[in-house]
Amino acid sequence: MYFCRSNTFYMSSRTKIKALLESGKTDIDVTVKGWVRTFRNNQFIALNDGSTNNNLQIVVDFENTDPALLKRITTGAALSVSGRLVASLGKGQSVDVKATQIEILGDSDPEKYPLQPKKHSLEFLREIAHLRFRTNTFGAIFRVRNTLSFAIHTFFQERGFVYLHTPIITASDAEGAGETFHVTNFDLANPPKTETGEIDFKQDFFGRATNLTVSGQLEGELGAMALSDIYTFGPTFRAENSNTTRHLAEFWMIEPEMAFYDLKDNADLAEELLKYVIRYALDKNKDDIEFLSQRLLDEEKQKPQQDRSELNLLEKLQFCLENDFERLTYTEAIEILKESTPNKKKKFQYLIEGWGTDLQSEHERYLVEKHFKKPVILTDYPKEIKSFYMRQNDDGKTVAAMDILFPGIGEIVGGSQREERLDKLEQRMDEIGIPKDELWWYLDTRRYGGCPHAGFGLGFERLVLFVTGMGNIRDVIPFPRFPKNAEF
RNA sequence: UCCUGAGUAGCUCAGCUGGUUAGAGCAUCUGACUGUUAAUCAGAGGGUCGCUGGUUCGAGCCCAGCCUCAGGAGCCA
Repeated sequence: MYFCRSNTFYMSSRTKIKALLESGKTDIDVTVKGWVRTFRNNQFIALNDGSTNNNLQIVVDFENTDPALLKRITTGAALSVSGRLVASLGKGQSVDVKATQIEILGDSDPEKYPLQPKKHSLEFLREIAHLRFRTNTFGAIFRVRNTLSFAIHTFFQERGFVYLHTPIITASDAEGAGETFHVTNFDLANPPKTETGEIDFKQDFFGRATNLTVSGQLEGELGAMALSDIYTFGPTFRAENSNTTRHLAEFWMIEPEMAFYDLKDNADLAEELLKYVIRYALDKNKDDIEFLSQRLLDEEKQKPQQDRSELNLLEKLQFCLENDFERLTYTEAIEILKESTPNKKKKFQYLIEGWGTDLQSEHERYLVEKHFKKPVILTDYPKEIKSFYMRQNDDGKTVAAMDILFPGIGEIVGGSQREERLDKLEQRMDEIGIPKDELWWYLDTRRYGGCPHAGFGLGFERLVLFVTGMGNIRDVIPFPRFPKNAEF
């Protein structure tokens, strides 16, 4: 029976609100459990159990209910309610539950409970991240995040990719530049020293200095050199003092790595992946995304007309699915930017003067939001501004890199075809000063059966930002880690 | 880390050129009402004005330092 699912054996026939609302049934007896959003008129409980953004209205026969019990039905309290599901007499909902029995599972002191049945600022909710799941907005965000996460696995699994767990603790720093968090079990007040007064990491747990991973890519490549196609999906740590709406100290990243792929195959896969997971979320979480779309519209009503988006969130996601991402090289992008109005009128803070420097946020935003008005895949960057492992092009100046830029977010994907030629790779490492002896295992894959291969990193929270339309990355991860904040 | 702005009741915010007892809406509590939709109506309680120091007869307001937050920049996913 639909309402007595397999969990009946440990949970007395409780029905999730989502299943109940979707069933379309009435005149049946149900038991629901959830948390009170509001209690109106001593009579109407808006109950939410997180299965959907929609509340279930419980109608209380207050004249025949113990006043002491009524007083305990407060915002935030956990309830178990049994009663009859009937067509609603009110306008805001199709069905009500006429309660026959109400049990308070957990009280919530109304004098102290911080959430009120009204709009709260995102800044305030960030300070009570342990309770913000109980709001419509964050309920929707984390259901969408869940769906996107599952969609990523589904996409790769359907294509025969192997989910590879690369280490969280590493001794290498793949990018060479990222600030890392140290991992040690030394007594920090009194670490062992060498004769010359340096900290003696030989005595540390791993017998060497270690840190939290900044990327699983290098290990991912090792897997791809045997399993053909792998992906990682795990947490990543960067100790940079970044205080922005798109950086976290702890974030989740998807890093596929494919043997026998070139740069174009790589870009094709990334575009296909992004469209797949966005479509998946639109399909599975339509209610939540519609809610978030409306939330965004309400927020934008505060703004002047010119600052409002041309498309609402749903239209933006749909647009992204229906159009090919614009592909062009760094060199072509520089030409466009050089001839652009803001550059000629000296509106850019950093004017485009020549070839070779990295693009600034304002330039990326111009290309994506003003010039092309759709996602952009930029390829073939100057080798000087990219990492040592990217494959060198025949022109001697550029590497087979690609960045995917999204409106409002900037770089959502960064990847490349990898340098599989041992001599070229070693030469580049020497030029940049990457220690070859420490990466002997990485270089071994080029010594023994090296082959063309490629991969990329997709910032998971940036993806969630895009799909939910949120503006701050700290609002799309349950418990954000950023400078001066590791509460919860 | 840099630039800009902010920090006043549980929340959102007002507070004039420095001047008596720091205000409003919502929330909470009490009462009324009882098919409500952020219910409504009446009343009540609620403040270390971010912290430390300074200027002044007098500081929420001026000055200095610090802390935190937001937006932008850099680093990048």
